[in-house]
Amino acid sequence: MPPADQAKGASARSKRADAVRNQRTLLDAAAEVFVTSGVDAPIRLIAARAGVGLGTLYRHFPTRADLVTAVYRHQIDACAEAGPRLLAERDSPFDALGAWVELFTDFLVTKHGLADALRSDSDRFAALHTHFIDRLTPVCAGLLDAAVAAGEIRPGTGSYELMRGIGNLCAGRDDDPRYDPRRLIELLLKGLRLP
Amino acid sequence: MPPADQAKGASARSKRADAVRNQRTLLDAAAEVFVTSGVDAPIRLIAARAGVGLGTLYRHFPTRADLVTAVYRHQIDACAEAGPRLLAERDSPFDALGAWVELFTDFLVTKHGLADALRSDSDRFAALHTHFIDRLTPVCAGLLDAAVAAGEIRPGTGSYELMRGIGNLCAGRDDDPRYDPRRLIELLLKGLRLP
Amino acid sequence: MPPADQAKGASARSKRADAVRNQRTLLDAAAEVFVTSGVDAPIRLIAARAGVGLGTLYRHFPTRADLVTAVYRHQIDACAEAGPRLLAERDSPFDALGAWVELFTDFLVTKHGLADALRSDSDRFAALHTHFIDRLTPVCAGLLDAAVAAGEIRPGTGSYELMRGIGNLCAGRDDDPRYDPRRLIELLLKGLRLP
Amino acid sequence: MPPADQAKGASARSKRADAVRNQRTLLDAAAEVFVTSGVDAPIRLIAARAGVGLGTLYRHFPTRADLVTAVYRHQIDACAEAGPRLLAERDSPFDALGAWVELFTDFLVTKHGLADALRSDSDRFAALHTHFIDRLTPVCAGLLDAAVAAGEIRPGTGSYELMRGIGNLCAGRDDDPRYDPRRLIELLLKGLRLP
DNA sequence: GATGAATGAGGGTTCATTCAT
DNA sequence: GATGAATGAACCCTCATTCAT
Repeated sequence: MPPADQAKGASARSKRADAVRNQRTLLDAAAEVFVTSGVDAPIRLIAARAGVGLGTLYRHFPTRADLVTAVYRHQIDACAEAGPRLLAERDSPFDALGAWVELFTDFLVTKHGLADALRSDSDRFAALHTHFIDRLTPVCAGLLDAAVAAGEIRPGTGSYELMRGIGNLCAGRDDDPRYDPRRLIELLLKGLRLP
Repeated sequence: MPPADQAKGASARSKRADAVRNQRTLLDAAAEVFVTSGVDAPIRLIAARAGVGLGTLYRHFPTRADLVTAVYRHQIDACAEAGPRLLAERDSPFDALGAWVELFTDFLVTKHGLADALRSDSDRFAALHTHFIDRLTPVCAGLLDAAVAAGEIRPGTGSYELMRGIGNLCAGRDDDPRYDPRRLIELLLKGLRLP
Repeated sequence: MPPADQAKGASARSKRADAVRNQRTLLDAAAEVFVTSGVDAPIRLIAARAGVGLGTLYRHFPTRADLVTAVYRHQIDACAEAGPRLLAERDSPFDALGAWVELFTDFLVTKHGLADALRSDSDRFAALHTHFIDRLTPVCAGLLDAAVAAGEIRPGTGSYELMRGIGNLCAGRDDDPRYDPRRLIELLLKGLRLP
Repeated sequence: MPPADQAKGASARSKRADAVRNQRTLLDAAAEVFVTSGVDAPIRLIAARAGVGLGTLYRHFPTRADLVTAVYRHQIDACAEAGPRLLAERDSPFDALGAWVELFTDFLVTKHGLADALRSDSDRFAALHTHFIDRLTPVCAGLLDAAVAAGEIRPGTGSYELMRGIGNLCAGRDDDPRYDPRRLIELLLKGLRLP
């Protein structure tokens, strides 16, 4: 006979574990669906893909923005944390900027539903947009400022502009071999570079 | 009793005049609505704005893509025709390319619903996309090739890629002062330029 | 060959006739459904009962309140017009009041969904409530005032209070032989009467 | 190791105490919620307000009617017991009837969600309705009969009819100064009175 | 040809009720 | 016993598209 406390604890924990697993399942399903059908995909589709009821989805993510934000939060955070680290590790601020842009691009290209969500004019994604901007703009600005201070790039390009530009370049279906956002982004950086 | 022929002819001609006027009205209405509500605006809205019935709109433009294409065909054509002319007029191919890109950008920025339509993954706009590409890609390619041949820009950037990149940069709401697609497009060209 | 004008007119009229018939059908269906399922009955039910599509119902009556109002407007108007007429016809103001109350009661009892709608606290029926009050309160007030002036009833009871009281008494299912709103309303008038 | 019996007993007893407390909490919460959101308030709201789980609520009150009945049982009982007492205390049966009606009215007005519940045509409240009727109708009938026997009121009004009438008059939102159910109920009694 | 009424699929959201923990 | 996560039926509403007039 196990101590009551332990049993209770286990029960409580396992309960949470179930919900957590569901949340995880939902996030995975949403990520997949976002890729194939965009972030405006029918809620029902996501629930079905996750194999849960509609209500379950609503319980975990009351609004669509909540879901989208949750889907991408990890990566947003990882991206934000990489900025200062790269600045410290790399030989030059421009190097760091390049590496960060690459990271950012990878993020957008692989989870490119995000790029679409960010461009959505609807207010539904205002919160996501805000989170995104609040979290990453300062990081990008730090890299840009350092590169400007080091005389490596020309001034005049804001972090919001650069990020949104990169985001835009990454948007849309990416199955056309004639279009590679990375090549254009590289040109963008080349255009920024001072001799 | 008037000659049948004459009556028929008159009727046919006046019908045609009516139909043409209707088509014109619809195109104008659609252009306006696209600007304010995007190319995904409800069909009824356009019909209402034009003051015609829904059926009339469908008769003239069976699919949404037909309508969008028609709305922008004039400008697409103008853009296409400008390519060779600029190449002849300007001092250098790169100059001509720059001027053409500016023209293209103006087109997309002012009728920016178009940029969104072009990116739309839905098949609904496949026809528009195709027309757009078929008409403009060769023009842009001519300019790029000339600039490469003149040693002004580095090779490796295709016309489709450049155009879609510019299109992407122009997409989305444009009321944010922090984001100016023209600045980024300028950087893109700078990145393309050889010293 | 009929004159064009006439043909056009006939066409326009017959078109309208169709729509009018549908509207009529919808009103009848709604009235029936309101009786059996209350004014909060599912919209689909009403559309189905009328044998039309959902969209048709929405076209004719964009909001539920529009539908409810339309269903009862005729009777409301008839009731409003009866007030002054009764005052002129009957021997005494109290007589007229009694007759009008009877009319009003008949209206509520037969279409008793209305009584429920009027009591609904939701804002959805604010418009109906307002129409109802605006239209009938003055009529009832005229009758009450006349009876007071004639010394037939005691003062102190407002028209809104009386009407809402009668409405309340008429509310609810009426298949219980133990409850007859008319008897209570008669008592109410008796209570109002001065010796 | 403590005797098993004792432990079991203690546990069982504490469980019962717990359950009783929970029931009490639920009743209070429900009463509050009924006032603000009506007796049709979402079940979750009540559980949340009580700070217990949904399952707990369902365990104690399997149907909504059970809950509503329980919430009002005390007052229903008090009302039932007041009848004979008033008949004994007051000078005349009519006096007693008036006092009882006042009591009954106070009950309905203060807990006015009840009046709505009683009118609800749904079967959900059949049980409540029944309990309500079974308990109070005889009491009211006793008062009416006594008043009739004393020659104070005219015969012909049943206790069910009177009670339901009063209930109806008390229903609906009560924040409109133009409508006071007590005034109408007073008229009703006046109408009942014999000279 | 033009009209716009009708259709109904499609997507969003709430909430009563069940049941695993 | 208590918990609250999960379920899904039931509503609501919009709009692309068809077709009778």
